[in-house]
Amino acid sequence: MANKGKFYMTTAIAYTSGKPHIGNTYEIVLADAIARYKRQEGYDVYFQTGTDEHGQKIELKAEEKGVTPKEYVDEVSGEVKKIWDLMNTSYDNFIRTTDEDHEKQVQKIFKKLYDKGDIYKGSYEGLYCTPCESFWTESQLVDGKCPDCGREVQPAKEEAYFFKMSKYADRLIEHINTHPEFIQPVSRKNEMMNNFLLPGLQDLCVSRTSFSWGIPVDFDPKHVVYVWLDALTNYITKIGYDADGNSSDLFKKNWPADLHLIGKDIIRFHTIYWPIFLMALDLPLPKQVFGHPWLLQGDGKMSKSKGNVLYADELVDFFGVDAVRYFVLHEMPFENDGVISWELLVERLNSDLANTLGNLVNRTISMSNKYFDGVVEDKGVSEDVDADLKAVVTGTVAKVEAKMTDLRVADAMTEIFNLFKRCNKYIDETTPWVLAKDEATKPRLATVLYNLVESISIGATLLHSFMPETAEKILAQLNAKEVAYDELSAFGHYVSGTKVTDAPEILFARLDIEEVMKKVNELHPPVEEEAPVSDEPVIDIEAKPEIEYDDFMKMQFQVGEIIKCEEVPKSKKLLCSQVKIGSQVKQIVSGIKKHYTAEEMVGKKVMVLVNLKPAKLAGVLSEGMLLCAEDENGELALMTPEKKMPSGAEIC
RNA sequence: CGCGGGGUGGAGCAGUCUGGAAGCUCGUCGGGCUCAUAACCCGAAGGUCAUAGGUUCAAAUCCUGUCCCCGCAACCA
Repeated sequence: MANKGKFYMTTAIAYTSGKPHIGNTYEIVLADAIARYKRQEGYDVYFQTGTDEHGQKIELKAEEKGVTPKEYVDEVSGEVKKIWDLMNTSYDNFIRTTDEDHEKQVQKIFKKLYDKGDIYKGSYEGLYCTPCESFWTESQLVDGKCPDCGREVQPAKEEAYFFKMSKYADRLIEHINTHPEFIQPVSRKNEMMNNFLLPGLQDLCVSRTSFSWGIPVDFDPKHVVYVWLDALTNYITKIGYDADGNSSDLFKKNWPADLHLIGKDIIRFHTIYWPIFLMALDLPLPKQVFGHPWLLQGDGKMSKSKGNVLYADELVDFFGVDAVRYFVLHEMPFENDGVISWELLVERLNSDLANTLGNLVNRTISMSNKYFDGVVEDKGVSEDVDADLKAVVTGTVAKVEAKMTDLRVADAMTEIFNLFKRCNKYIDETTPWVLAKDEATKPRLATVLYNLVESISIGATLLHSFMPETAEKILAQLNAKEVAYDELSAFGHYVSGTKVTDAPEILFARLDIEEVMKKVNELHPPVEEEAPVSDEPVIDIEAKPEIEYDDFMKMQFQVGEIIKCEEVPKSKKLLCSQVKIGSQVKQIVSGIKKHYTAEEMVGKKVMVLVNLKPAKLAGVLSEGMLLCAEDENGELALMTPEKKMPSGAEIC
């Protein structure tokens, strides 16, 4: 097979803030399908993925769990890798941004850009809350105070390093305009141009001092490198880029990348900041950045209580690796977000995998065994109907290739399944069971079965990139060899006289949706049920520091009666209530519109924190706070007295 | 008027850039077949392409207004 040259592709590295769900897993599977296909086509593919492990969010998560950040990311990164492996993905390199060589290069890169003058030391000005160690802008303040703790803030300056984005903006605009394939799908290109590039790029703050879980700037260690500068550079550091000029052969061979596959949410970082960093390093830009859409959970909101948060490992338990691969690859639209649910998965598995494909393989092998003891032989007795079958089968590779060139993976798979559907039709057209009844038509029957086996072999070969295990199983059952890619447009590779297996294995068993849902409900019992108290799920929240009795006594809680309530205009979450507390009426704004309508609020007796300093919310004055209980899904319930109590009664 | 994405037969989607007979898969109904995993094949029903206007010989597609849905952002006192 002709070597078509190198192909370096990457996924975004997964942020290690938690276990990846099926939506995150989709990206690696998509990348894997592309990587395998490119290899099959004859490219020398290098496929890199990994985990992004620095940043404040991770520092906080680790603290919550009571472990060090490193311990935390070790665990999550391991989980990510486990799922990637479970999905049978063929990456060549799994990188972690906590790898020592990466960290060292990031420091060198930072220094290099600093020496060059592209990174300069400046200061970040804002209002600082010392206890919270946070900067706030004027607009973030609540009533002139820290939105987190409510304490006074002071104007302060913090030194920080900045990157001169504007210096390279014109070059980038030029590049994007002269390389229409750079940002895919194209619709995203305009978004980037109009929103960020054309209005003018701000210099980017590329260091932080507010937390420490990051790569320290080696010549100024109280700063850590901004996570994106850290994360993006993985694409070069882990293939051996060296800022001092001693880059590895692997790097020299593979850079620039041919494809960065990323989610649509991080296109900005990959099509603006990343190219500019590369320009500053005098490196060529990646050839293409593809921002894929998202896979969303079915029935609207995902909710743990409904049991519809989907994780790859659980889906694999139910359906098997290739069925899950098939689903995420096939159901994913090119530009719009896709939907996944248990019901849709079962539907696809049954109709496409069990009925169309599995049953085709099964019936073909059964007939070969029944009529010819498994020996598949081309007796050369062809008829007119064969021509169309062969045309469809041998034409499929070109169609698949065209779709794959555009990264339309779902459409490529549809083409392959059209091949299998054509085979099923061919069986009806030729009615082998009729041919079997007469000795005189046996040679024709043999040819029909040969044509089927050959067609399925070609189909299975094409399927290999998308569903590797299934393709191998089919070929094994047929006792066929994978067809060389360049030969896929020809017919007749299967060695005449070969014997197929005498015990065909069911490739995909049909599943009953009722039974699947029953099992799902057992695994994730819906919590709405009136369960005995002991079985009810509980919630643990982060412990707050102990307070003094005096602290508690500072707060004035009273029973209030809502006498009037209306929606706050232009706000999605807020309701504005007039609450009668004793003889006075206070106006209180609450973010509970999703849970209560204005009408049902009226008349309720609720628990009110009365002496909270008034503040404006969406421009409306709020003079207190209605207290609610909140569950893990953000469901809210107002606190109401369990006996009748007069408005104004103190709660203590 | 915060930013962005979307509304196409019962379900999931394509088609929209570059106007020119409304398409795919699933489901439903009817028929055929029996090699096979109640599978396969054929046929049918089902859509005023969210809505109101406009441009045009011609609009799902271009323009304008309106209504809904989903992310994000802001303010979840």
